[in-house]
Formats: sequence, structure tokens, C-alpha cells
Amino acid sequence: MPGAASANPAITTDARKLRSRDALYAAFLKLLERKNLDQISIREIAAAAGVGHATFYRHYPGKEALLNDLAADEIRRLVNLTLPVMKSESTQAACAALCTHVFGNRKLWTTLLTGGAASAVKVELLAISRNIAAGMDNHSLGPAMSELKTILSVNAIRETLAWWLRQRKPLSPERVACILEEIIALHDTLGVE
Amino acid sequence: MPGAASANPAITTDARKLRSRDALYAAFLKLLERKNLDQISIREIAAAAGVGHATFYRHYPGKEALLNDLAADEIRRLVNLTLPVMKSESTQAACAALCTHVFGNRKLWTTLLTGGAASAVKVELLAISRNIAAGMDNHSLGPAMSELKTILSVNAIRETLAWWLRQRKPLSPERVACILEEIIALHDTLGVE
Amino acid sequence: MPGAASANPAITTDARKLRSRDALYAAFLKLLERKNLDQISIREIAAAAGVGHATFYRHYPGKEALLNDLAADEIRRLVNLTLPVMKSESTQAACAALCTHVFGNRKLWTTLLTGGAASAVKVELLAISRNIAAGMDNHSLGPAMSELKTILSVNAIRETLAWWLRQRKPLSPERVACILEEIIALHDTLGVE
Amino acid sequence: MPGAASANPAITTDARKLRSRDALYAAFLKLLERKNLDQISIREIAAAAGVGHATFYRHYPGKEALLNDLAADEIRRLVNLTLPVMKSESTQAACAALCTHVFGNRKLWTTLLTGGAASAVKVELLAISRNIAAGMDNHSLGPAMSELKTILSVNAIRETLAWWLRQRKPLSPERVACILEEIIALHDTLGVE
DNA sequence: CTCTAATCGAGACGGTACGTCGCGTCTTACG
DNA sequence: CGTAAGACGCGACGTACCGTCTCGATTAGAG
Repeated sequence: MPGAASANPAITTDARKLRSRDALYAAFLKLLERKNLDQISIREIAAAAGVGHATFYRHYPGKEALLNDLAADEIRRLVNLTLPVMKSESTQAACAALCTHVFGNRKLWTTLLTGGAASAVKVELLAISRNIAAGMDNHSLGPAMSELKTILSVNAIRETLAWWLRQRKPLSPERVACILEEIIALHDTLGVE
Repeated sequence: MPGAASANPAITTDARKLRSRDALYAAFLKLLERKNLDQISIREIAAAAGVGHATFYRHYPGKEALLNDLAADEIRRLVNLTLPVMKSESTQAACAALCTHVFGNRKLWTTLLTGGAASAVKVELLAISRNIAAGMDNHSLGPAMSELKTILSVNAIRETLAWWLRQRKPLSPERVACILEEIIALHDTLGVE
Repeated sequence: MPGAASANPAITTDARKLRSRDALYAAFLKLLERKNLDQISIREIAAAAGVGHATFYRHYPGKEALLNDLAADEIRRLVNLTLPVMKSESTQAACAALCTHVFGNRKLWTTLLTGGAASAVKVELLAISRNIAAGMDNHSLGPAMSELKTILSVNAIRETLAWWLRQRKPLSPERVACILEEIIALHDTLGVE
Repeated sequence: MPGAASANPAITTDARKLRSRDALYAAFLKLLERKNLDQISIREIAAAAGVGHATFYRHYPGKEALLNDLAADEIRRLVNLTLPVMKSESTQAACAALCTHVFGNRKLWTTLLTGGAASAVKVELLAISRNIAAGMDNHSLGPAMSELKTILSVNAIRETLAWWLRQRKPLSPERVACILEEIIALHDTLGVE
């Protein structure tokens, strides 16, 4: 921070820096609603954020980094909302919580799942899920098969949500929660004789 | 074409044109093995094909067009090999045929499913599958749900194949055929009480 | 010519060849009225002549060659009309003849002197004039000074004609003939003490 | 320019911009010594200036613009050197000054008058001369004739200088000054009975 | 409240790739 | 054989962004 040394060089409290960062984050999200990732230029993001384009580089090495930050943030928020419910209550309740949250932040998640960010979200989501799955591993299958199961489950959920958000007249969150539950149950039987 | 009259203006018999086209096709495939789509420049493709870069544009409007051609070609080849088997024999036999073909053209399909072409293949595959599914529609579900089923099935198959080809020591085609069959069976139960 | 040997390989009587050549000549002239030399593409000339663009190259190595042919032809025609008059009658009569001819072929000469061909005509005209001047050399000056005199005379005449043809309401040929005569007389006194 | 406020947006004080501009100017001049204008590519100029080719376009819309700048600059320098002398002293002194300057910057002027820049210089020189002539108009002739006189005078001077610089063993500046004086005197009598 | 250095805007720059255009050559098929 | 049609390798065009860099001007926060 200005004027002197700081306890932690990584965490800035400088208001200017935070303002720029948030402006970039918001501007990027707005642009992603309309365009694909590689139709958005860095200068465009910076301009939309009311920020010099060089400032962008002071915060992120490139637009992919910003996108990954953004995706990871939102996914983690979703997971933190859903996972505890699943553990303490039931898969059914967790699906309901998930769908409710997604529906509540529908615009954001439409962008994340069906817009230009989709493939980054896919990767990020899988990475996070892998970590979670590593914790509660079922040892009945080999590691490779176990990974396949994770991949299929996560992708099925993701595709279902994306399909949901693409609908002109979307189903109710409760309806989708049921579908999700069914899908999850289905995948649970995979590989079990 | 050179000279004057021709029966069909769309089908060229000019040897030069065919040669260029094939060279571009092959060079592109080769580059896709190593790089992502947007790390490949059009001039690079043309150079690798031993062709002037302007010639590329005389054949395709851009690299996406070439990629789509390529993906559609290979997918259609695969479908034409698999679908008849499923109709005349069984799903089991079709899975076997599919896996055998993919394994036989393993390098190509690794590129298509796990390389730079992956997302284009995903789209193309879904489009073709939608067409097929439209023919043998099951009317028990609504159109939206029916589409979801197609999406989930196709993606599950695709992800499984991709996972297979990513393995360092891949399973035998027969083994994967069994897995695929199970996955397909699983998805058939979707939406049925 | 087709089918057999020819007495003189340089002079073709093949009707097709002559037709193409003339068509190119005419089309080029037409285009020169509207555009600068390097705004005219060879393909454009060929198309305007109703001829394949490759045919152009069978006749001329490039558009400059065609332009030079054209310029040289017309200049020579003009000289052949003017020079004899000067020798047999007077400079005055020659100027009159020149201006009359130019005025009669006004459109052509406007193109040649003020259009895209101007600088080629300048060069060609000087070359031809140098040849003529070499015949009737005045040995009172050195060769260098003598060349300067030719340059200045020819350019003065050319610029005057160009100026004339650029006028919205051009003077009569007789009026210009007088001016030319004065200019020539003036240049004759150059270098004479 | 960088930072914020500036008195005049047209005049840049940014050292980088000036350096690039000058480098382009110099490199272009160097190339013009050897080649015609349209044998010089913009990328070639930029490379010779040690500058990215896009930078060229940040300064000039095209090579013609650079050439015109260059020509106008040098012509104006010459005029500013010659015109005052003519006014305060004599035509003779002015011719001497002109020839001395041209001879001193002989390489540059050879390029400008006999190289690839020649026709641009011709146009530019005429334009500037027209402006000067407009000031000290002689009203004895009509405007058209008066313009012809300007054209002829300027071209005669220009052609004489070009001829001079083309000579293998050029005459002394004094000698050429005399010739020029004679030519100017000659043209002064034009149109006067 | 005052300094001081972190942050910023503006934008020039060397690059790379873009997609278009015209060149001159070469190939093929007609008449 | 001369020609049309046109594919081709080549190379310049002018544009768009890239990521780096240098500037002063501004401003937040430590003392």
C-alpha cells in the first residue's frame, strides 16, 4: 500500500485497486452475456470498465485468467451452498437448494453455462468436483472408472442445467430438482453389478 | 471448372482443386493433434499443406469451416458404420462396432474428441444426433424433455469415449463397448416411471 | 497461324489474334479515360475487352507495354502528320496541323496528355523527339545543352497542349497554334548569344 | 500525448513519436534513391526505419502522404531560401542561391527530381508556385493564360534542374544559374507583344 | 495534514494474424 | 493452335489486437 510497507503484500486494501478489479469483473460479466469469449477483446473489457487497457494487465495476465477467477468464484459459491445440505439432509434437498440458487441467479448462470464462458466453466467445474470426489472415494471401482463416473455425473448435471436455462419457458426449480435427483441416482448405479 | 460445360457446378473434377482440398484437410488434422484450434493460424495450415495462404480462402471461408467439414465427415462415417448395425442386430453389436472403429482410427478420434477440435465435434455430433433422434421419436415425453435425453445420452457417450482415449493404458474396445451399452441402457430408463 | 507454318512468325494474320489485340487496345483506351494507369487492373482490361485475362499476357507482357504501344502509335501518327508540313511549308502551318489534329481527336489526346497515360506519353514523346532532333542537329551547342533544348521544347509544347485540353472552354486550335509557334520561336533563341 | 493536458493536440512533444516519424522520413528518402515509389512497399519502409509496419500507418495514411510531406518540406525550404533573395536583390542572385542550394543537397534533389518522387514533386512544386504566382499576378493576361505561363516557367526550371542532376559530369552551379536566368527571362516575354 | 509512492489514463510501440486483392503462371478442355 | 475459364503461389495491402512500455497526473493512506 502507498506510503509504506505492508504486512501482507498479496492482500491490498488500496481502494483504487479494488475499484478497478471489481469494475473489470462486472464489465466482463456484462460482455459475456452478449458475446463469446474470443469475440471480446481485452481493450473492450477495459473500456467497458472505464479503465485504461494497461490496467487490465495489472490485475490479470489475460482474459482467460479473469474468466477462470469468475467461474471458480461462482462455482465455489454454489458448492458451498449445496454440499452441506447434501451431507446434513439429503440429495433431494441438495438438488432443491442447487436449483433454487441457480434459478435465483438465473442470468448469471445462463451466461456461465450457455454463453461464452461455458467451456471454461466446464473445465473448472470438473476440477472442483474431482477434488470433492477425491474425499468421498468409493473404492469399489478402479481410479480410472471412478473418474469416468465423476465426469459423467458432473457433465450430466451441468448439461441438464444448461438445457434448463436455454428453454424459452423454463420449468420450475422443483421440477428440475427432481430430474437432477433422478439423474444422480441413475449415475450412482453405474459400475455396480 | 475449366473449359466450358459441366453437369453439376458443385462437384468439381479438377484434379488441382481436389489436391489442394485434401492437402489442407490432412495438414489441418496433423496440426490439430498438437495444438488448439486458435493456436493454429490459417497461414500455418496453408504452409503445412504446401499451399499459398490465399488458396485456403478459395476453399473455406475460415478455419472453423474446415473444422466443421472435417468433424461432420468423420462423424457421419462413424454413424453410417454404427447405425445400421444397431437396427439390424443389437445395441450391443453397435457399441462393439463403434468402439472397434474408434479404436482403429484412434489417433484421429483422439484429436477429434480430446484435442482442439473437441468443442466443434461436440456441437456437430449433437446436431447429427438430433436429426437421427427426430426420426425415431418416442412420444411419451414432451419435446423439451426428449431433447434433454438426447443431449445427455450423446454427451455421455462422447465423454466416455474421450475419457477412454485419454487413458495412458486404454481399455480394450470390447470393455468400453460394455460400458457404453450400460450407459445407453441407463439413459433409456430416464423419464420412465 | 493455326494448322501450318507461316512465312513471317512475327506478323500474324490469324483473325482471332487480331480481334483480341484490337479489343484490348480499345478497352484499355476506354478505361484510361476514367482511371489512372495503376487503378486499372489487367483483369479489368481483359474483362472489358471480352477476353480471358490470360489472353492479355499472350499479347503484352504487362499493361505498361500496351500503354507504350498505344502512346507510340498515336504520337507517331501525330508526328507523321506534322513533320512533313513543317519541312515543306512552315512552322506555322505545322502548328496549325498539329492543333487541328489534336482537336479533332480531342478525347483521345485528353486521355493521353492529362489522364493516366500522361507520364508514359511524356517519356515516349521525348524519346521520339530525341530521334528526330538527332537528325537535324545544330552543332553550335554541346550535346548536353542540345538535349536540354529538346527537353524544354518538347515539354513546353506538351504542357501547353495538356493545359489547353484541361480548359473547360478550350481556345480554338488556331489560337493555340499561335501560342505554340511563339513558344517554339522562343526556345529557338535559347543558347544563342 | 501521455498524461493529460496539452496546449495543442496537433504538435506532439512525445519523443517516441518524433523518433519514429523521423526514422520513417529518412528511411523513405534512402529507398527513393534506388527505387520508384511503387516498387517500395510500406512494410519495406517501416523495416528500413526499424519500426513495426503498423507504426507507419499511425503516422501516415499511405506512402503517398509521406512522399507529399517530404516533397512539400523540401520545396518549401528551397522556396524560403530563394524567394527573399529574388525580392530583395535580383533574379540573378536568386538563381544563384537556388542552384547553390540544390547543388549542396545534390543527392536529395537528384532523388526528388529524377527518382521515384519526381512526379509527386512536379505536382507539389506546381501547387506551391501557383500560390506564389497568385500573389504577384500580372493582370495583362487572362487567368488561363496566366496559369499556362506559370506552368511553363516552373516546368522549364524543374526540367532544367533535373537535366542538370542527370548529367554524369554536372555543370557548375553558376553556369546553371545563368541558364536558368535566361530561361526565366525568356518566359517573361511570353504573351507580351 | 502532509508527504510519498502506488495506481492510474493515455497511448506509442513492435509484433502477429487477419482476410482481400491483383499479379503472372500454369492447367484443362473447347472449338 | 488459340482461347475461356479459372486454380494456383506469391506477396502487399490496411486493420485489429496483442502484451509491453513509458509517461505525467492523481490519489490513498502512513506518519
